Amino acid sequence: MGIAKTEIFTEAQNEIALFAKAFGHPARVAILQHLFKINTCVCGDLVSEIGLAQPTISQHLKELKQLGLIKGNVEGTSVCYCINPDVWSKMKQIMTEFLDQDLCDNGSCC
Amino acid sequence: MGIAKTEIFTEAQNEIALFAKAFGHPARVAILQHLFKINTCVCGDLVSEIGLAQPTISQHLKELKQLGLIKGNVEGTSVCYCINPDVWSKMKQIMTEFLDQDLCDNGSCC
DNA sequence: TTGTTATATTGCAATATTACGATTAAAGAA
DNA sequence: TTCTTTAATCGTAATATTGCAATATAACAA
Repeated sequence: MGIAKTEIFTEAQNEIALFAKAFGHPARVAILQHLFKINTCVCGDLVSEIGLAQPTISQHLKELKQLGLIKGNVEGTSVCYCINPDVWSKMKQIMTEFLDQDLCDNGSCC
Repeated sequence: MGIAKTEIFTEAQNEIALFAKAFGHPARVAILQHLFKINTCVCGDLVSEIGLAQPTISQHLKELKQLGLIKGNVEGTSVCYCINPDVWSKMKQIMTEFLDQDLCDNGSCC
């Protein structure tokens, strides 16, 4: 198929998967890390910073923007991107809750 | 292409992406959550718990196992799966470090 | 042995993702 | 206006992912 059966899962499960998918490509990881480092936004030097073609970077930025993790600001002919702190912290909470699950640790077979 | 250019990214970036990809599908999220809940491992009732066909669940389990996030234990005709706490906490540390990045917050354009 | 049960593997169809060349669009400079 | 720069979009090729029916495998029961 290639298409996930999202109907059979909870909203929460689908949301975790959606955010996780955003980090599921090293280019998007690199973009986000760079945006955190160069906090005063950043324009298209992401293209030279990361070694991918301009349309490719643009596509990755679009995905991150659609999720709300980053914002884009037009400045003349260039566009400034930056982390959207509100969505980032909401996402962080959701992911952390998932990662922090505890094994009740009362013996097991493995 | 469909193939990520992993060579141009750091090991750390690729590792984050690999783990994130594991959570990038709601079925795998559901499997992991269930394994945490039913801590005393779990066999193939994952198939009935989650609403996907047996081969599909088996395939998702294989991916999680390859990453080391879960372990499988053969018990007669059935197989018991459970979280691998060591790999899980290593992964948690890596992901948390990524999620905990801070904006240096000295003004920006967005 | 034969049957049964539980899981893995194979093969394949449908769809998604990644990447980039070519092109377009929009802003500013000359 | 025309040229340049920057970024988005289009189109497309290569590959990956998801899902399942069919089949194989392995352990046990009868």
